[in-house]
Amino acid sequence: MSSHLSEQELIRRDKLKQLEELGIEAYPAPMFGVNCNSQQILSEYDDVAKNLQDVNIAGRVMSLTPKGKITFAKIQDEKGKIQLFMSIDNICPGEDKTLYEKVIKHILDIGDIVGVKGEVFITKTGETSIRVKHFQLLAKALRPLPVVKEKDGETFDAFTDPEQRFRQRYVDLVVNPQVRETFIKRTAMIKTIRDYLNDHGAMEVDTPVLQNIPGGAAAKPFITHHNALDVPFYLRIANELYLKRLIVGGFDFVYEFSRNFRNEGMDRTHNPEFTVLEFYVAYKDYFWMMDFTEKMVEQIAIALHGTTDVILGDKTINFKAPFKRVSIYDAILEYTGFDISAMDEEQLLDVCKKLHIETDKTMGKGKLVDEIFGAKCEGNFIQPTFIIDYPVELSPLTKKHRSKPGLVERFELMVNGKEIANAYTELNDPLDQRARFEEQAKLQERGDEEAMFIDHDFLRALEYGMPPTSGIGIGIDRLAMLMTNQASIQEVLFFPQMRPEAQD
RNA sequence: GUUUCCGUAGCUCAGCUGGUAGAGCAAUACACUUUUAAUGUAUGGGUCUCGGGUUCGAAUCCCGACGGGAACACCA
Repeated sequence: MSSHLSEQELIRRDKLKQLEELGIEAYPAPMFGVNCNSQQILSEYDDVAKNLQDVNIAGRVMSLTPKGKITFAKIQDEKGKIQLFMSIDNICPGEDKTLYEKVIKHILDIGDIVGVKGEVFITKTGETSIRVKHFQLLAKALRPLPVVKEKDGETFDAFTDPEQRFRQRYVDLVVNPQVRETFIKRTAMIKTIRDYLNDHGAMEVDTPVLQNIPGGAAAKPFITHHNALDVPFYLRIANELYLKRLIVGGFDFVYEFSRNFRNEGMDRTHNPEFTVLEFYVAYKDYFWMMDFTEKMVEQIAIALHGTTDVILGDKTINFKAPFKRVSIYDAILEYTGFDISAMDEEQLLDVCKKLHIETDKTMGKGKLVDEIFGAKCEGNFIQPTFIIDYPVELSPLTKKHRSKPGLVERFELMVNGKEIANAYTELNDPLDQRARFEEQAKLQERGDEEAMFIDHDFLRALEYGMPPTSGIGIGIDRLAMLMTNQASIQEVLFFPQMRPEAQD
């Protein structure tokens, strides 16, 4: 945020003065009645019918090509770009040529927002354009926009510096159309999900972001303070426990796009705040949830790409339902050759040693299984795969498996070697839940910063009776990365977290 | 948090083993009434991220800070 103005910024500020002297408002208040957009003009104009002879359109000047008594400009609106043909005769039919000679030829800059009225025609070189009859400046730009040029599909001088792109996303969005596309797709994805859930009778709800007990996940929370109550609050790490309270309350299918906050590391797949869709459905189990989820994900792929095949880097992911289902033990058997299904802790430690996986004494049986899976298996599941039946120690909110001792009814959806969803048959036995929380409390006493707190109100809710329920959390940012072919979470968040800029 | 690469004009970059900076686009001025990365002529624009050090001399070498990218660790 430099207080030093560049030559170009000084010149643009001087142009403000020139406008004032001409009696032209640089930032006029009255609305400009837009009656079409660039896309409509390009797709609807018919050179024989000579339609669109009275268009009003507004946008940002992206290029200027003055040629003496005519000037070509390209303006960009929300839908794309359209060329303006501005001639001195059309713009200034009378004696006073100021608007053309001064304003358009000298004061107008790339980056300015303008509104024009005119008629659509096709130039000699075949480009659909607007012959401008009325020109109005709607907002003057005081900073120069990066000028990205293009020829034969090749881009020149693209605005690419990631730091500037993320810090000044507004500039990125103006000059990089593919960035716009990514975010349009993200929004389309969320709309598809919302429609899918609503069509199945779900109710969208809002639950607290400020919580005095951060529950529902194993993660380090952000902490803040409420002055009037003089109590600490945590920013939510998950909304699971609140949605289950609503299930107790009698809403049978609830969902929320939950902005979660975790005070952990940042990298290309982690932002301190991120979005998880969680939904809970009464009287269902995790098998039902797998069916429901794979259909939803398939539908997202089709909505965004028109097909279930989605290109991701050099791979093609096929989101055609049903997805493969592999138990975690079978996955480990397949990729390590070890059948660990009946092993005790000592035998597991031995397997880890043979596989060169680092362990420490705090790791219990469940954690060891998770380590083996994470190190040797996870990355292999490129095509959508449900990994099912996890060790009970890792899943304090999940119901014990109906037939496999030591396991819980849980699945994770793996795509491109990464987890994008985590779901359970929810634990609704209040006594079992209390025992699991107490296990977590012991871990916390041993210094595990990510162990769960005991949430007594949640236990109280379960004691009133929660119907058998299945629930899921889906990483929306991660899913957006998959669906938009992006390798970094920063590319699917408008404003990814950055270190604050130095102020002066 | 660790390792590693990077930071030069508004944007994209060049600047070899040290001799106080260049290009294209953008900007300014002039010409040009159908351009397409318009063209032609001329001009201006930089505390080379910041702070130290070595040196007669540092954008360049060394140390540190700040910011960013990538990989690893933790996690979603």
